[in-house]
Amino acid sequence: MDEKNKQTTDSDTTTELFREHLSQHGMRLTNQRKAILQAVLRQTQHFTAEDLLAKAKHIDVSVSRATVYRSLPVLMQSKIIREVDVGRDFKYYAVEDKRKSFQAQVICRKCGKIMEIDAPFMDWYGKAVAEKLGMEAVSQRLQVEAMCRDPEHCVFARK
Amino acid sequence: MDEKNKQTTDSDTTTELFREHLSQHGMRLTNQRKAILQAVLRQTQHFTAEDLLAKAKHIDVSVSRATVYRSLPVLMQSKIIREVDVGRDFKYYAVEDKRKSFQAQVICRKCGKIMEIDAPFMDWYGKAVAEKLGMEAVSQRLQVEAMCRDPEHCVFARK
DNA sequence: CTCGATGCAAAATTTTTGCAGTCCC
DNA sequence: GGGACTGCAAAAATTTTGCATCGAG
Repeated sequence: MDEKNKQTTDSDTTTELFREHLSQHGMRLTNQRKAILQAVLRQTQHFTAEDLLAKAKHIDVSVSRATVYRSLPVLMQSKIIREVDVGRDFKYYAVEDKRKSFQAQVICRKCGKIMEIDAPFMDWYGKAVAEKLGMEAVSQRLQVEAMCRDPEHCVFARK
Repeated sequence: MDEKNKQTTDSDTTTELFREHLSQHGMRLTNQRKAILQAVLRQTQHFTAEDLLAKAKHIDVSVSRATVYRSLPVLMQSKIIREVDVGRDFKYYAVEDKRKSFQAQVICRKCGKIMEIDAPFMDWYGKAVAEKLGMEAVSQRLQVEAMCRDPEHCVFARK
């Protein structure tokens, strides 16, 4: 099986996941939702609602901003995307990847690029911190704001 | 020295810090800024811009929303407050406490209360994570969303 | 006096919502 | 065909900004 077919298979699995979630909740697979899902699957990195709107409109012009905003929670409930809070004024989203464990977010202060890196230890640590307060951890995130050592030669594309 | 006098001293130190920062940057210590600083010093827990506006207006009615918003960055630059991002739609702020090291934030999902707890280990860990990407950590935060074990008896006041 | 600071209200930004019409199952 | 879904535009919610005026140093 070559790369291309493997991609297609992953994509199909996600589509099935979405279809499943929708029907199990009495929701319908509309053309707009199809377009939005396709747009999500084409994302290679973090994206905003506005990014998604642009890509989805490219697939189906009839997709509106309101529908994108109404679809984001559905996509999250379907475990297809997750919200990534990076402390800015708007929200970022990322495609879920079940192969990965806890992800720490590193944000380059210069170019704004968001990177995620495995930090499996954090999963335990966050739980322990909550425990100390007699609470049960639900979710946790580690955000690191950082700079390339030599800002003049920041390797990441400017946002 | 009793508690009351100690408080006064802390407060004076902060006021001096603010005065210093202002004059060093050609900024003026206006009545509005005085009121806002006093309001900040009376905060016992995390607060929003709107909270601060309400408290400051209580001290000096002439304080406007715009001035509060314009003061927040100045207070941060003066290292009197810091921004606490808890993944909501608005920003929280907290009074800086130099005696404390790295603080992890634990947010009760039920009542919305924000707690902070020392997590000195994180300081090192975040730096290591950035290092792994060849970057230099500037700041970092650990956020844990949690729930009281028995949600029916959540001990924290509802927001 | 001078230039930084202020209040006000309008604007900007991101996200949500009411409504009348549309289309999936 | 009925109820879920949609686009649109208006509304919300939070923060920023332009401008005429005020006031600290």
